[in-house]
Amino acid sequence: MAHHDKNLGFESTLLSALSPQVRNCLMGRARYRTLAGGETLSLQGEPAETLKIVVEGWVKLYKVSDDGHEAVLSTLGRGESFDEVPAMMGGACTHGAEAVSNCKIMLLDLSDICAGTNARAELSMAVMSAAQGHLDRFSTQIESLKIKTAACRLGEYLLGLVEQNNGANHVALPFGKVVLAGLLGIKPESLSRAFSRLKAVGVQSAMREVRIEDPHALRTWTESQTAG
Amino acid sequence: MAHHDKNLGFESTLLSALSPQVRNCLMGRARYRTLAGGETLSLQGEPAETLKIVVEGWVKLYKVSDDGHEAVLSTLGRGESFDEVPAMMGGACTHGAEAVSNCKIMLLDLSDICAGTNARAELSMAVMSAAQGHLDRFSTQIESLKIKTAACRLGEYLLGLVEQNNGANHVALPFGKVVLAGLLGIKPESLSRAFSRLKAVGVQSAMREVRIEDPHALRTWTESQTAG
DNA sequence: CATGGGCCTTGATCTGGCTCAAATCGCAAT
DNA sequence: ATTGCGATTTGAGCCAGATCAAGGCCCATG
Repeated sequence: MAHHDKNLGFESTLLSALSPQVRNCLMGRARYRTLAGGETLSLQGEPAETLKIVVEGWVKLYKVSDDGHEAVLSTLGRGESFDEVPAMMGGACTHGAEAVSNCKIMLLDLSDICAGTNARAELSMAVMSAAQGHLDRFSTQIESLKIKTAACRLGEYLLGLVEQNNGANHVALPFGKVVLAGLLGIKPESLSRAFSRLKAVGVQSAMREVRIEDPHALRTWTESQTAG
Repeated sequence: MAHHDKNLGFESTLLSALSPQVRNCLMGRARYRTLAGGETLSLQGEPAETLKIVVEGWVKLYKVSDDGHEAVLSTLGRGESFDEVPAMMGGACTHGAEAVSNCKIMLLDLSDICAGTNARAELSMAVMSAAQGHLDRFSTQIESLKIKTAACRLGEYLLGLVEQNNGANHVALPFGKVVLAGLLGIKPESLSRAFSRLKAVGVQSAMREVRIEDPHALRTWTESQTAG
């Protein structure tokens, strides 16, 4: 497909962990899916079948409790993958996945691996390190939820965006505030209030544009905060 | 080295996923460590070197934030393993591990695998499914933290214990309430209050003994609760 | 152009869980 | 028995975040 995908091989942690042979082989057989914001990619419990990589746009992973409340586990952007382990071993999706913006997803079928001698071993390693990456993110999130304040989590999230933008002090939220609130584990109203609390530390937000006057000061502030 | 360990092969999800050859080979070379409650097993950031399996007692996995606050990620009992991925691929522990009761730990060095043709592939699969297990637990915990009340999380934890005890309505907490509070993401004082709230649903606790009058009623109650 | 429905913000109020503080209990050592 | 310490409970007051409700903004649709 488009030349987007060539670069994706380097922008995706998972793909770039593979040898060119195996990578090209997998990408050659890839299928693609285009979704509009709000569309569902997969549901919790259904067979995973393929490994997914975000080519464009943003996807949220979520769980829904019996009483219908939704918790966002993670949001994934270009180059990030999910369902690695079930795609490798056969198994069910352990969470739902939904597009939160228009997006394009690469679907990789891992069941028929290329013929290379140890393609399978190579792929296992890549899948394991992807899984480890998810574990790290999740455990960091559990830590945040247990010992940090909502405004503090928001600050850390914004600092993450700044870092992705090579330190630019002006970033755009990649998706709406309803989704962001879910990611931070709070209600949209509380997110508004968290933003206004951050004004005091030099954070201005207008629509989806956020300006961080002094990222270093914000970092100092988040680290000095503790609740719980 | 007692005959405890023979059974462990079946009680550990990870070991029982292996063929007898590979399992015996690994267990044959195993080292063991005995710890008293409160002793540290490993620290966040240090090289993992071995895969660990709890043979006896309880271990908590935790993270410490910059300002010194601790968040318990998980507690592991007999047969449960951790550090699988870093032990397989070489890498650092992503969390600290501490004994919360006297315990015995099996240490498996995965770097020198037995000679079998595809021992390595077999082991990869076992490690991946263990990692997936951790991912499931973590994502369920994130869900709970985001949308459930402390008393509700406690109820679910107790129901888990009941299940482990084949439905017995009288269970013993495997470790102290300070650790349990950390696991649930609350302070010990709040844990006390959560217990008193559950009295209304037929939960009595004296010391480390807990009696659940009607597990089914408790389940119904936890499912009817929602906060957040 | 008017209408309506998301999305976002703001205000008022309520409540779960934290903080600070004190009292109790159990256990180990003197 | 006595002392002392850690673990647990209980009380009083506080604060973050939820809830309920209203209002403004943007944009698609008729």
